[in-house]
Amino acid sequence: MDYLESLNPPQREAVLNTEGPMMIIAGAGSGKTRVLTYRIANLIGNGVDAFNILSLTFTNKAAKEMRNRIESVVGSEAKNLWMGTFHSVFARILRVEAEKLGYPSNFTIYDTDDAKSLIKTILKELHLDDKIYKPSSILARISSAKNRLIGPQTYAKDPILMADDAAALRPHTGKIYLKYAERCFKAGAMDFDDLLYNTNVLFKLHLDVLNKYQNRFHYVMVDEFQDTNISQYLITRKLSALRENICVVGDDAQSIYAFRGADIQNILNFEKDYPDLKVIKLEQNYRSTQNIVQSANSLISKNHAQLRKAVWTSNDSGDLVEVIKASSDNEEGRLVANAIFEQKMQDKLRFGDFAILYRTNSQSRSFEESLRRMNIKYKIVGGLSFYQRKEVKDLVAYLRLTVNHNDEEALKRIINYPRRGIGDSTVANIIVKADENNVALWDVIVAYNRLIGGRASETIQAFSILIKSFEVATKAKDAFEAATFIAKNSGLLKELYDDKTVEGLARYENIQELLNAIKEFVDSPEREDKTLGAFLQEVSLLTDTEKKGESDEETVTLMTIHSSKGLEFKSVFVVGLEEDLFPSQMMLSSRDDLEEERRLFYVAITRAEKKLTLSYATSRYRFGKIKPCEPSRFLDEIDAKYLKVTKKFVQQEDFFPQFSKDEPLQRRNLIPKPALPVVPLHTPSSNFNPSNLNILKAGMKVEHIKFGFGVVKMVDISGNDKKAVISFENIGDKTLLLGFAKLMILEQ
DNA sequence: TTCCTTAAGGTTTTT
DNA sequence: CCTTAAGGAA
Repeated sequence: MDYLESLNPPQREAVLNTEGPMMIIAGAGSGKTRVLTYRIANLIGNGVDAFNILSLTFTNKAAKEMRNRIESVVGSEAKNLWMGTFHSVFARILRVEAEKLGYPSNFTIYDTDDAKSLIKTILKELHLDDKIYKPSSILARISSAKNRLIGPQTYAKDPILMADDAAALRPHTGKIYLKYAERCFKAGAMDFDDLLYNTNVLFKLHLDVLNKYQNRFHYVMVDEFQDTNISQYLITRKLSALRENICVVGDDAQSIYAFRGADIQNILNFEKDYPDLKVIKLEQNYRSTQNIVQSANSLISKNHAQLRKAVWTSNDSGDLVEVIKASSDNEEGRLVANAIFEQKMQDKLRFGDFAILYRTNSQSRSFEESLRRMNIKYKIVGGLSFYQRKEVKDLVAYLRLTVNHNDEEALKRIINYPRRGIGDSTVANIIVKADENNVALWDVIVAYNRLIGGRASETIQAFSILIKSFEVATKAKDAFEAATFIAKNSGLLKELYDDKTVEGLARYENIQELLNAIKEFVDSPEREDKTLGAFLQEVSLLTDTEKKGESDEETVTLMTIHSSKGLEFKSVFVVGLEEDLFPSQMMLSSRDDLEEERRLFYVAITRAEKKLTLSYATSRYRFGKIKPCEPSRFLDEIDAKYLKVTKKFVQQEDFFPQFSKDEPLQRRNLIPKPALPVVPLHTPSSNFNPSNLNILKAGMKVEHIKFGFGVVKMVDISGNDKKAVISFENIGDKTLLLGFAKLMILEQ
């Protein structure tokens, strides 16, 4: 086993010590992924069946990467490993065992929007004010209860929880939780937390089932252990109880998901629960320069609660950490884009070596603008995902309702879309009736004529026949055929096709893209279950971060610090280091929260290999108004001897030419648009003379004064502003407002 | 019931 | 600035 040669002593020990409980405390950049990979490869090499190994990761992407790396060591046997996030692995198990808990095996998974919408509906029924009972707060409260395995009945009886709610002036929270749980159950739906909660219930009530999985998983591994909650911890503990071959890997300094219920106590409990626990510390950092490691250490030492650990490196000291001060968020964008360009030239890097990390998704705008102006390609990871777009959710709702008629949220979403004359009051009637009779919404719909009757009867009946026909028609079809059938026959495709606006066109294309994704799902060879139900199961747990697989050696990455976890880049920019932004104003109220923000900054810093740059602005747009900003306290917490504050030449606001405002920013996660070229784009022909654009039609060849030659793809005269999409030879598609565009028609 | 206009309120982070 | 909710008219 020559790979063992490449490991240092503690790493090697972590790989070779396969039996019994073990905890690996892995500092940032300490080769944790390598250790995990080799550990699994080593197990398989020693004759352990890959089917008997369960490895739980934080993201599906991490699982996929690790599987690939293991495969390169041990071959295709790696395909048999059980690997994935807690949510996806246990959703898979629950799907098999659901009926033991009274759920259908084709249960729906509610995402956060579904959950909030259900809470809103319940609030209306209970006549509670959604200003006081804010759905997001209620959901957070329910979520945190579930993550501590407190069910609705227990919750409603718990004096401390009730007192908390009373103090928060939300005394009916328990009642909402109860109703919420009932409704999910009736709808055959589980939210994210239910996947873990119900797994615990399953293992508690059905010892034979627990036993089955205990005997399947001889070795259990948990990555990012510091980010697990109690519910997850109990699952792993129970699963591994027979052999106690449990190995957890984590770093308390990188715990940044407390808001999601992650409990650092798990690390301490672990030591208590396993007295003969083996603890290994990986402290040598192989990723970053001295200066980067030391600044990170100086920062994290300001935190009180931490395990003793000394991360060190034998790498070069490298450059000092640069600090850029900008006068506005826009200037911050320009300075960072310029710095990226300069560094690339000086250090012979590729754009793919750079990452811009920010606290909140909304900060991406100014960087996008500057990068595009400098013709630098970029991609945004995370943000609003493809699957959160309205039109995509609409089609998915049809699919969900076809698979599970009781899915209340899917039903509410599309019962009147496209318009079929079923208004709000009809839907409200249905909900009330369902509640009175304690049945699912669908049951009322089927019996609508008998239960309610009246004018809407016919349309309701037509709707129920439509959905039933989908069910019948898709029975023998794979997911792609089924989805295509439903998209066509629901009227959804036509609705979007008829919408000839630019936005409508984009929505239509998104539906096509979703269908393509389903086709890909069906066509993938190792997929056994190609049904619609299987696709839906997967899609609801898929995040966009994991979908992007393009090799982008020349593409700068933009993302939140949270999504950067586990990644590394040669040069990292951590931006927006301002009070109230980072640390976020929401996190200033308690010491624990502030410490979590500090750990978040620690994570950001330790993503950098060679070069780290921090930036802040002294003013920033917020809610459309310019607000002054103070530099972040975190800047003072890094030992000043590692910092270099640069005085940059301040550019004028309009140094770069303005481009048409209606070019939408790429804020979502599709294919990054090609960057706009820098002026001069095009020298107009000598006879250039703007034409009257009233006669502009698709197919015409035109010349634009700035953008050059192109062909008209479509003309949109539906709105007040007449627009046209023109495909230019040099810069690709652009949408232009005809009221302003200087265009000359060359050929009809 | 639908569609349009206006008002208000909202930015953490993610499975 | 943005999106969503609410209210009013056809």
